[in-house]
Order: sequence, then structure tokens, then C-alpha cells
Amino acid sequence: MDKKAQQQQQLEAEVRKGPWTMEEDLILINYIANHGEGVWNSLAKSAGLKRTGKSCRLRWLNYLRPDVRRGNITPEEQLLIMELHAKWGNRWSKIAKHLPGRTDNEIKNFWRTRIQKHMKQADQQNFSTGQSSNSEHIMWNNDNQASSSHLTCGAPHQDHAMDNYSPPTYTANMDMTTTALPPPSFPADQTNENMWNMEDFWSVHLLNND
DNA sequence: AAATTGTGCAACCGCGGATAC
DNA sequence: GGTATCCGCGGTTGCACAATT
Repeated sequence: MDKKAQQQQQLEAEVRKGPWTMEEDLILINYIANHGEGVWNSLAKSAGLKRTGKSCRLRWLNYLRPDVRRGNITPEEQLLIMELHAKWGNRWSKIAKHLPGRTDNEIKNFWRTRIQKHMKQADQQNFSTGQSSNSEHIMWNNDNQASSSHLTCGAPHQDHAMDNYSPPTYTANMDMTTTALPPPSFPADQTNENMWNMEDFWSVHLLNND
């Protein structure tokens, strides 16, 4: 092995991977507060983080940014995501731009874990019953919302509310005014209670005038 | 109460485009 | 014009926690 390869290997060995620690978060936040974001590779080095620029960028954009909205996707956002996905497909970053505070990663995860799951279930049921899907309004519960929420739109059970969902037609009958939507709510603090909260951090941060 | 299975989400990986040299 | 490097995006994985058996 030549010297260059050795150096490269050493460099790679120094790079940290996996979950971010609170300490790393604080370093990144402080650095960006003082120097601004961007130029991620040099940022990672200058800040003294043993992370790749990519990793820093991802952590900042998806989690640490002060305007990141955490908590359940609202029914309004669900509709918007479906509408935009029908238009653009898996262009998550493009879709995320239309949902203030939401990240492409969050939307992508939401799509894959909720919507795709319901689509699969619907497909399976349609296949077995030969039923055609012609649902007028598409709405379902937030699965991870506190139990017994009442967000359904005439669907008997939250897990089946999407059963008639059919991708090619879902934009056709999106009636934002007549769909019985619940009042918007942003239960940002209902989850991850055991984790340190970014709002806590930012309030402390502001208090310290950093 | 313990074991197993399912779910949600943070983070990594690989690729392609843009830019610098 | 060719090559190297950086950045951003979309796909995928791994893990922690919840739900179920």
C-alpha cells in the first residue's frame, strides 16, 4: 500500500458515522450561527467535527435548522404531498419547498411508510375483490397520532381509510373546501419527549445571545 | 414478563450535475 | 477539453421503540 492510500485510510478511519451526539449538534449549530451555512466540507473541518460535509449538511437541514417543523404531518399537508407527488413524482426536495418547515427526508419517509403502505393494501384488496377504486375524498388518520383521534372522513377505521386510494386519480377530486378537515394542529412536542428539544436549544441559544 | 414482529425515522450511500482548476 | 472536487438528491439501511403474541 502506498503512502497516499495509507493517508486516505487514516482519514476515513477518523470520520465519525452514525447518530449525532448532542455535543456535535452544539458544535455545528454554534459554527453555523457564527459563520453561516454552506461549503460543507470545509465547514466540517473548520468546526472540528469528525464528520463529512455531507453528514453535516444532512444533520443541519433535516434536524437542526431552527425553522424545521417537527411533529405529525397534518391532513392539509398530506393532501398537498399527494397532489404534488402526482405532479412531480419522487422529487422530494421540490415537494418539500412547498411545505414550509418540512424536509425532503421527512416527506420521503412519510410517503414510503404511510402512503405506499396504504397503496399496497389497497392494491391487494382490489386484486382479491376485483373492486375498482373510485374514492371521492382521500383522507386518513395520522397513524402515529395519539390514539382515538377523530380525523377520519367517514372511514370506519384508520388503517382502511386509504383502501380505495388509487394513484392515477388522486388529484382529480381533491376538494380542499368540502373535505371535512379538522382544524390544523401542530403537535410538535407530542413525540420524542425524552429527547432534548430543538426549541429548548434555540431559546437557550437566543438567551445567550449567540 | 419475555419474545417476536412491525413501524417510523435518522443517517448513510451512490449517483449525477455543477463548478473549479 | 479533461479531471477532480463539491454539493444535492433520491434510494436504502439500521436501529430504537411500540405493539402484538
